[in-house]
Amino acid sequence: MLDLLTDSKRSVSDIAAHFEMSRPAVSQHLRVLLDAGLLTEQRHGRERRYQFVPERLGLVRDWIAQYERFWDNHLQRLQEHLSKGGPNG
Amino acid sequence: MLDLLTDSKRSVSDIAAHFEMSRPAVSQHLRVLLDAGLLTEQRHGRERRYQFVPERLGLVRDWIAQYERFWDNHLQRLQEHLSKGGPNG
DNA sequence: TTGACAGGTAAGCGAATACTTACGCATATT
DNA sequence: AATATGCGTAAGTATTCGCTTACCTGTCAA
Repeated sequence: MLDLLTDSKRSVSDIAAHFEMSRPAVSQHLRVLLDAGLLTEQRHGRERRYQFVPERLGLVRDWIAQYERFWDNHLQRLQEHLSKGGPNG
Repeated sequence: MLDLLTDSKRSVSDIAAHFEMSRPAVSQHLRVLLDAGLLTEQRHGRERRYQFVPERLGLVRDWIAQYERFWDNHLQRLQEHLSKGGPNG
């Protein structure tokens, strides 16, 4: 579902058409994702268009980053260092 | 629980003491984490000491990385490139 | 203004989950 | 040998999850 919402805004019915579950079920999923801050909602007339906003995944990434000594300690530090002056402030 | 197991090996009873749930419940959690490859188990006599091994979190990180255009696209690519010749093969 | 369409919400239900207690086995202590 | 300790597992249960159907509101078209 997030994949579906990565590149495009989509209406609920549109999303539901890609899955086997009912539209209300999709609505409930969207609600959870919206509450989690992973989606934005835009109202256009009677439609609501949702889009994935991955910023919040940064929290998960940060949590994981605590344990990244294993993967590449040095690169990790470089990343942290650069990101302070990077595109995200 | 993972936080608890990050810097130190711990016995089951030790871990259980930090939570309100029963020791068997903790045991079941540890089993899941062990099966997921997130923990190592070492037997010392009748004790079993568990420790967090974050390598597997790389899978989650990779999934997140798909959406990382927001954070730092270029550094991301560098990281992927380097990790192919990095400490993890 | 009436009917069709988009979508959120409530109620209910089966399945999965997360726990509990009870128990058995291995190791340590006396 | 007898007892205590550490732990895993089995069985049972309350709770949570994920869905469905039914229904309601708000918007668009005729």
